[in-house]
Amino acid sequence: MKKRRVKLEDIARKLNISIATVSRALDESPRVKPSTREKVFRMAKAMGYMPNQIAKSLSSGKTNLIGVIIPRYDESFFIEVCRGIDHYVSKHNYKILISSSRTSFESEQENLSFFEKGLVDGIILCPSHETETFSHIRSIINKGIPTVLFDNIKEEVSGADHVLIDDNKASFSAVEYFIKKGKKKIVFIGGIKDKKVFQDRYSGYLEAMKKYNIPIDEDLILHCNSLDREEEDLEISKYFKNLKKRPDAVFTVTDNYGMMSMKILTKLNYNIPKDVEVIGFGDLGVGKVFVPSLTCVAQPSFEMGQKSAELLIDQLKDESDEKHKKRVITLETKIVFRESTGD
Amino acid sequence: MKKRRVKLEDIARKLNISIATVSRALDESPRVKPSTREKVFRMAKAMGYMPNQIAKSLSSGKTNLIGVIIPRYDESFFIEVCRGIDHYVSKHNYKILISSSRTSFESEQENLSFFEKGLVDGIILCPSHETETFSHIRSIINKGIPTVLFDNIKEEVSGADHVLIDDNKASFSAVEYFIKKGKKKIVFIGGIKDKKVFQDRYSGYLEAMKKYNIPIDEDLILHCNSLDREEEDLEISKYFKNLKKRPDAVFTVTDNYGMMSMKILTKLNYNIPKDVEVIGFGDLGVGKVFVPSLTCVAQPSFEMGQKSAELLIDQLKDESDEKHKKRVITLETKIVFRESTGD
DNA sequence: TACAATAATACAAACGTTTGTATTTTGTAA
DNA sequence: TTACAAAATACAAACGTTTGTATTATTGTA
Repeated sequence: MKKRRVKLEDIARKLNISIATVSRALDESPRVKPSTREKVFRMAKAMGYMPNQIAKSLSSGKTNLIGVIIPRYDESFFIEVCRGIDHYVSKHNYKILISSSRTSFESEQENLSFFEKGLVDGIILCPSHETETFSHIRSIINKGIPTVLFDNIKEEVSGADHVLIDDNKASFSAVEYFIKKGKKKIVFIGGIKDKKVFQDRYSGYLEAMKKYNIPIDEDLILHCNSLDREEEDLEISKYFKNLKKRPDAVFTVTDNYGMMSMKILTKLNYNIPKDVEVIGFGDLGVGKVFVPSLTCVAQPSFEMGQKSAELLIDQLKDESDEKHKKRVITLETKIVFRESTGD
Repeated sequence: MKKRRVKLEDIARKLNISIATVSRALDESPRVKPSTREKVFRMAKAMGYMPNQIAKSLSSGKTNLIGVIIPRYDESFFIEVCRGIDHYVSKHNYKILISSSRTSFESEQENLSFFEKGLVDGIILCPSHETETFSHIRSIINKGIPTVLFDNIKEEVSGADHVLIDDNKASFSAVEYFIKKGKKKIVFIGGIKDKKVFQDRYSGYLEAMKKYNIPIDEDLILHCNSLDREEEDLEISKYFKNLKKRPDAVFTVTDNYGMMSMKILTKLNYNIPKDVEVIGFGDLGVGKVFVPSLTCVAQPSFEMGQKSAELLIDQLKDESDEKHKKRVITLETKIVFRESTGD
């Protein structure tokens, strides 16, 4: 079945004209006269011509592809970011090539090398939490490949744009909300410690407690170490079962932790929100349908993608060589109030 | 900053050898002697050489890219399928290029045309529910581009492999389960009628009812027409509120509908599973954490991706031209029992 | 009717590889 | 040494476009 593709040469031969004229005709260049253009279009259509993108790219040096590297597919946050990116770049005639680093540093490097082979015009990357050194990213940038980083950035990389949210501040405001409502025994459920975003959300908690002079009670703090949902479930469930004190509020660094917590708290005969209020982090659609629905810090994930894309397209357009040094964009979060805080 | 890439020619010149030798050396061809190979490798490394994938593709006629078209990003089913595809093809040195048709026929065509420009070696596609004619897909296949279709296939396309689940049977077995438990008033919550999978799930319901001689009660049937979560929520909620009869079981064609139903039923003072049992369809992780957790027909989404990928890679390897005509693979579903059916 | 000016088209190099064939170099045996 | 096979390397075409420059065809004007 392997049919040979129709190429410019085939059209040219049939019409007894040159390849260049065919190429220009299809491009609607004013250099070919209308009647030939017509002929060419008709013949191209009749023969089922489809331009060869690869040849075009080689010739033009542009692929119109943007490489996106996310730590994992199965986290809606990243999918939303990708949607945001896609939404923006498709308006500029770009497509995205999504790769997952499977939260592994090695795989992140591999993906980057793959992109470096000239397949993409630019790269948008969320560093995996394993990533501690950034020379692989710097190397890409030094080669002149436009790059934007988003989320979980432990270290600023010069030459790349950054898009983040202020996790610390977001977390602070959630805890502050509890405190202002008179809550004292505020549980903090954190995540693995080598993720920058989780560190920041933790420090936000600590700072809020400190500001209002509430002593930190280590018993009320749990850092989940699991990567797997089942394990998380168990870890949180065990924690609450063994907890001697009765908390009056729970702040968790993800929506999932929040829902897990509500689930186990309900089983332990807490009434939500009367006995204990819960705030999660993320807002990716699930917390909304949960019963009770989960109040949470809403991350502007789609917007994050859009903004990253915008910065990248900017770099792409801007042939004028590193005119812009590096931009760091911090997006605003907000709290979405639902039943778990009595709203 | 736009640095010129190092190319084979640069290495060749430095070492005073020919481009061909450099190329073969890097390929570890036995045609170059070890000592030159060494030199080339060292020089390539020193100069920071990265092969140009585009040039390679043009020369070899292979891009090692596989195009995937899904109706939407924000449905975990499709993301899981993509994960499955990625998992399989990455073992064969392929990467995937994911596009969303945004459930629009037109956009599906556009995406297909894009891939047709020679960027991908093969295509895996889930037709949008808007898609009624399949000539665009046939056209692709006629050009000799290996193609696999999965899910929501209204019409068999000759020359393409198909991967499906037996929605009818899956649905039948869920309803049968209710019937065997003595349920009589079984609500069916369906989806938009132009989606093949929803039609099949509906017919499965009808067939089960028929087989056990339970008369169909139109009042117990709702076909959701909404595309948007908020609207669905409203539609289902309104339906149950207005329902005069008290159902003893609810079967829904998606997990979301299942959870919506449980949510509103609980509000209407039904006890789940005592008064009414619920089974959803999908099993994509959310139903598990819901309270009560949702029993559902589990779709083997990851596996579906893997299988589709396997078939495609098969076609890709198989240069021997349409030896295999067309394969239709039907994957098994199973019911995962949880709290909403008292398990 | 011829000549310039301009319109239309053709030619050919370039993009960075791969790969078949030709050529040079090396090693070995007479 | 010389001759010859084998090993190593060089040459050049090909992949399908784009695009600057050269060439040819057409028009208008004197």
